[in-house]
Amino acid sequence: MAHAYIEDLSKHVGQEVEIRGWLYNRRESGSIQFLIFRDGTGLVQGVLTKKDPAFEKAKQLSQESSVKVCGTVKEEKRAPGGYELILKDFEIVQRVEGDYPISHKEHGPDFLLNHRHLWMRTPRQAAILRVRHEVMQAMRDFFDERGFIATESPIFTPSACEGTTTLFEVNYFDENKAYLSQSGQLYLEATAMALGRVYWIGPAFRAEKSKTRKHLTEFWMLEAEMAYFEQPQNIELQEALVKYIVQRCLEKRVRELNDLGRNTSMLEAVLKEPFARLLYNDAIKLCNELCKEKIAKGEVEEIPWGGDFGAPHEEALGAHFGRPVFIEKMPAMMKAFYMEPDPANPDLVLAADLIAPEGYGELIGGSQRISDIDLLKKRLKEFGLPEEPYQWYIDLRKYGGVPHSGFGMGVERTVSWICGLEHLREAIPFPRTIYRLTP
RNA sequence: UCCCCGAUAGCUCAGCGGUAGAGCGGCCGGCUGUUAACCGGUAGGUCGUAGGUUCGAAUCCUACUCGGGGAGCCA
Repeated sequence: MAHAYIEDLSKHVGQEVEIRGWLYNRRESGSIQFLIFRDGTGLVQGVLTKKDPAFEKAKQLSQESSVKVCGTVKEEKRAPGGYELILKDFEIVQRVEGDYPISHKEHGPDFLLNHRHLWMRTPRQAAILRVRHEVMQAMRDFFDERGFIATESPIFTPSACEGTTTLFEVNYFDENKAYLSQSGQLYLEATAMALGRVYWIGPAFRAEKSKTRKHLTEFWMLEAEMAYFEQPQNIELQEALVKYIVQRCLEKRVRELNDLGRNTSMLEAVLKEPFARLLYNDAIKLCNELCKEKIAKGEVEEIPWGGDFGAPHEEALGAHFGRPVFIEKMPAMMKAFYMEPDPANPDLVLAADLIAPEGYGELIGGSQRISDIDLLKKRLKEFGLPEEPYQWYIDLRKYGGVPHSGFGMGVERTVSWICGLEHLREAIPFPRTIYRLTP
């Protein structure tokens, strides 16, 4: 008998197939039973009536028992998904004894996170992880189609990339300390000088005691770095990338997005017109104007020049534009040491953040990097950073330095935004937050 | 690190000073098209921990622990 995956059942109408999976739910009504199976690709309803030989045996099937089932695929409007299996026989691979922790009723976040290894089996969580796969795959395809080289940067690093945020420290033999990378950017700059245009998707670690729905201590980041790219090209590439990812998810994961209850018109709107662009100076004015009433009530803080955007400001910007917004040319002192100053105003840097609509926060942070060796050394000094550990990074400007640009994009934030999630912790298989290291 | 909220059955919660409750899940039984099916029965609890107030505390007070939401920082 031919094995089939549930997502392909529409191609097997009238045929007898084998499904290998788990029992999601069972309902019984005297002389008819409905068994819902899942196999990782979707859900399908199986039907058994009293006259079927397997009818009695099916009563042993408990939630999440693993089974191989045989049946004929039938188009059926009354069945969820539109197809059902007229069951012939099944083999119990392993029967679940007693109760299964995750019921079909509501659960609290703590309970669900403690059972993340089982929670992922629920249709909603599985759908999110399928969208995550699509987002990652779209990222790779986007760069591969454009001739970028996929590369890697190290996880163990000798010190901070940017020197500001908190790092996780680990023992590295004998007396040495190593730190988990919070960004691969500096290494990607070196790689870009070897390979031209490079990207990687890897983990990043931040030991910040952030306690919000927009933060994880371990998250995945897409980073790209391009030799001979100046900031306008950099931004153009970012916009094309975001549109590519959204387009792909709309094409290939509509079923998942619908199951998640995502309003896809919000995503379709993203594709229609160019992203909004604002200079930092204008952006703070606009934010303060948009949040005027709340600032007056003391609910939201006014952004001073040189201040960063808070969550309420980002939300207000998203609501105002209804599509992603680039905020360009921030004051140099609020950004990292390696950013290229704006030739028109050296107090500003050629950087841009991409703010997602619907309050999902900063999706991308990018900039043109300093290519002049003397300026880089000067900046290190201004930021109070020692030259010695950055010697190899300075070398990139000594041996054939060129203008170059790049950016970093948060994978979980992107997945969260596309899926319309409440919390980042649903966008990664095993979330790590300040108070959670298990399972 | 700061502010707010919570902890009662396996799960979600009600009870808020006087004998510990419901729904779901488990188990047993009933029901021919169910959609988190439904109906009946049944088992299941040191009321987060420690102290205090009181004749009496799940309930009021204090501390601690754990968790949730938000701020800051950032992706």
